[in-house]
This record gives sequence, C-alpha cells and structure tokens, in this order.
Amino acid sequence: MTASHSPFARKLGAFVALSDRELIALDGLHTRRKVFPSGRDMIHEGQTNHSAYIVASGWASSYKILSDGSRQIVDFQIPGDFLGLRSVLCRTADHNIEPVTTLEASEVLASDLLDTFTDMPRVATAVLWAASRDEAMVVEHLVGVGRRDAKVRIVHFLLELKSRLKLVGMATSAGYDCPLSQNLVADALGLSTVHVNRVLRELREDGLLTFRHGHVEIHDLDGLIAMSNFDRTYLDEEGPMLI
Amino acid sequence: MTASHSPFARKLGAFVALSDRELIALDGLHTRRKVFPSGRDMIHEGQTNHSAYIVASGWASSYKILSDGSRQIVDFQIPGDFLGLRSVLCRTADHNIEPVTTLEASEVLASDLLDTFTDMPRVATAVLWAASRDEAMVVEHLVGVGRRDAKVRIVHFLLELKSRLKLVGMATSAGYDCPLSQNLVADALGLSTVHVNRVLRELREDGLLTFRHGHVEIHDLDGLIAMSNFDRTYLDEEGPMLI
DNA sequence: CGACGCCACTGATCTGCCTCAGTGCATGAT
DNA sequence: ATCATGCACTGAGGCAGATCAGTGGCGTCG
Repeated sequence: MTASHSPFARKLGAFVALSDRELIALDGLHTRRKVFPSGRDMIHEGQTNHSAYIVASGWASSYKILSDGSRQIVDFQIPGDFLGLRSVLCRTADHNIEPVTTLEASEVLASDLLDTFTDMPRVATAVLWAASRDEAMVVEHLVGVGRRDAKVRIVHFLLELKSRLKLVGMATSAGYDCPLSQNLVADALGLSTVHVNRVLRELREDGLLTFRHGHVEIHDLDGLIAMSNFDRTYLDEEGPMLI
Repeated sequence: MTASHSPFARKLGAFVALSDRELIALDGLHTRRKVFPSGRDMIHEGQTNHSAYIVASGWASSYKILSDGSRQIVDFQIPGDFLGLRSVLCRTADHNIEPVTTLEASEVLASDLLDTFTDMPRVATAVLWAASRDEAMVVEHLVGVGRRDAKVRIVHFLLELKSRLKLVGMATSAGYDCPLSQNLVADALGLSTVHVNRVLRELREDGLLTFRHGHVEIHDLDGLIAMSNFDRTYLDEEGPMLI
C-alpha cells in the first residue's frame, strides 16, 4: 500500500491485508465528490432518504441537541471515516452531522457498496470491521464520559485522535493538527468550555502536552499513556492484524 | 405473529413484517441452549474465539472495568437481545458480559446466521436493523451520561427499558419487573448508588414512579415523558414500520 | 478605520453529586 | 435463635466541575 491511496483505502488496508486490486476498488468509491461548508448541518435529525459519505478531507462532528439546548457530540469524523452509514439502514437519521472545517466527502450509494462486496468479499470484511471499530469507539467514549475525570478524559480523547489520524498519515507521535475549538472538545466530553481550558493549561504546565492554535504537541507520550491508561492495542499502530 | 414465538422473533417481527416461515426460521436459531448462572462473567475482555448468543430468558450486563476499579455498564441485555455479536466480528471481546439473573441463552453460530440470511434476505435486514438499533441505544446512553442530570437520566433509562421490555411482552404501560439493583443502575448511569437511591425516593414522592422490590410501577407516564423529553418514536411501540 | 464576533483565558462563586460512615431490614446459613 | 451477608436507605461534609462575569487578541466586514 502506498500513500497515493485515499485515506479510506489506507485505513482499511491497515487492518485487513488487501490486494492492489481491492485497494483500487476502494478508491473507486470516491466518485461523486461533494464539498460542504463548515457551520451548516449536512444531515439533521429526522431527515430521511439521504446517502452515506466517506470523508476525503476535513473534519465533521455528529451530535445531538437536547431540549435544554445543550449539545452532546457523539464523535468526530476525520478523513477516511464513514458519515451516516447507520442512518442509511435506519432510513431516518437519529443525529445531526455538521462539518467542523470545510469538508470534502464522496457520496457512496448502498448499491455500489454492495456490488463491491459481492465482487470482493474481503472488502466487506474490512468495511464491517471499520463499522465495528466505530461502535467500539462510541462505547469507549461512553466509558470515559461516565467514569473518567476531566483530565484523564481529555488525555484519552486526544490520544485516541492521535491514533486515528496516524492511521491516515495525518499525525506522528510528536503531534498533529487539530481544528477543534475548546468548545467542541467540551461538548464531546461532557464538560464546560471553561473547564477544558483549565485542564489544557494544567497539561501544558505539567509538560505533558500542548494544545494550542489548532495544533496538538505531545511532550511526554509515556506519561500520557500511563495517566490515562490508554490501551495501546485498542486502536493502534502496526500493520494488518486481521486475516 | 403470536406470543408463541421466541422473544427474539417477536422483537424483529415488530420492526420488519416477517412471514410465518421467517419467524419459524428465527425460532430455529434457538437450538444449543445454555444456562449461565448470575454473578460470573460469561465473556470477558480480551477473550478470543467465542460465540454470539441470543438471550432467551433472564438479564445480562455488558460492562468495562477501569484501572481504578470503577465499572461502567454499557448496556443491559434482555430476552430477545443479541450478546457479543460485535466481538465475533472483531475476534476479541472488548468488554465483559455478566448475567444479572440466571440467564438462558442460545448459542448462534455465524454460519447458521449466514445460512438463514442467504435463504431469507428479509431476515438479514431485520438482524441488521436490530444491530443498528443497539448502536443507537448506546449513543443515546452516551448523550444521557454526558448531558442529562441524574433525575432525567434515571427516568430516561427506566422508560427506555419499558419500551424494550414491551416489545417482547414483558412490560405494560403500568410497569414491569426489573431485577436490577440500585448499584447496577448507578454503574450504568455514571452515578453513585447512594444518589440513585435518593433520586428514586424523590420520583416516588413526586408521584411519578416507584421502583422497589424488583418492580417498576409507572404512576404518571405523561409526566415522566415530559420531564425526560423521551422520544416516543425512538424505540416505540406500534407494529411493523419497516418494509 | 472602528465595530463586531469568535475564541482563548481568568477569577469568584455556586452546586450536583460523591464519599464516608453509618442504621434497618430482609434472607439464607449454622 | 443467631449470625452473616446484601441491599435499601439516611445525614454530614467535601470537591470536581459548572456558571457567571468578565478581559484581551485576532480576523473580517461594512
């Protein structure tokens, strides 16, 4: 696999050993590219009959709004991630999706996907694997919000992002670019913006990491992993591990 | 569909209109029945190469344990629910499953499931639908833990259980039997046992609901729905709505 | 150019929920 | 009959994190 493949092919290729033919087929799903501006919902709750997308560039957030106006962000999507896969199956979206930055994404028709599956069953495995991983991430997110304190929660979140970005070549162990405002982080982690700010300052003062001006710099990876009990195997690193 | 079918067939039949032949095929998955005692893990994190199950009777909990010993329960499983479906795909379980009561469950081999799928595609749709619904429930759970206060969180949780149990004929609008201790509820909702106790007392005093001695009695359904902003359509009620 | 808005940041104050340390009541074991 | 165990329940006190009320920097738009 070379860097010339799309983030999507690159990500799946990291988990299931895929042939060049299969990788090229994955890239082939990236026709029908669309651009969405940041700040306006591209899918909103209750909407029916829309498509799934694969993110080509940019970040998005999926979230729910509660009656009192507060927002819970369920997950962020980065290049290579699916958008709205579940809502295709359920027919009606149960959450909103809003780009965080300008977003490029490719529309994926269920029929195209199924054709690829019957043609190349290993691709089906890989896609199912990715969907399961997404679900596992939501579960981990739930555990964090339910049982971890603010500091550990933020560290865990930033390490998870690092792992995910690394998969598509957008992060190194030293750091990564991150377009999320403190407010977005707060809404994802069930904290207030003010508190996120304070904790980030503490992490900076402790020499653990710096998150500023849209960039995360990791100063002490071992320290971070130790304090957050981040599972290295959970989303991590090295080459094809399945099949 | 008649009450003679298994909870599993009954649940799926409520969402996808299935023929008698299809319902009977679903019941046919219930060979290989096993009994698990409460209190001992049936699946634990990191375990590989185990099966999926369908719950026939009894309740189970899936949870994670954190390094500090605290527990986050991700979901409870009731009759008709899948157990460990995702961990079959991922090959290694990412969480533990422990029966809450004595549990009867049927082992389901991936091959049997796939055979049923190729034979009856509508069944595949129904099963995928159920899996998506489970994921949507985890998302809703995340939203609750992140953004709802203790009272609303508990009410929402108990209403969701009511809807799920109703689907398999184990609840009415008046109430249902619930074998969960206050401690289990607390670990699911990210609260302390003590606080769950207090909130349940308040709900009782407000004449909204009584949860005591393993039984939930609903006194004021409209009041509960209003205060928790429970989405009636989200998991609810009336007959086949898909296909 | 100044005005407006967004974002990062800070201090003061408030509060929801936790922790600790207990009591009372079951049920089952001896 | 008594003891042990588990769950429900209560009050006192503490703390993590929320809310409120600001300041200052920076980009953008009339």
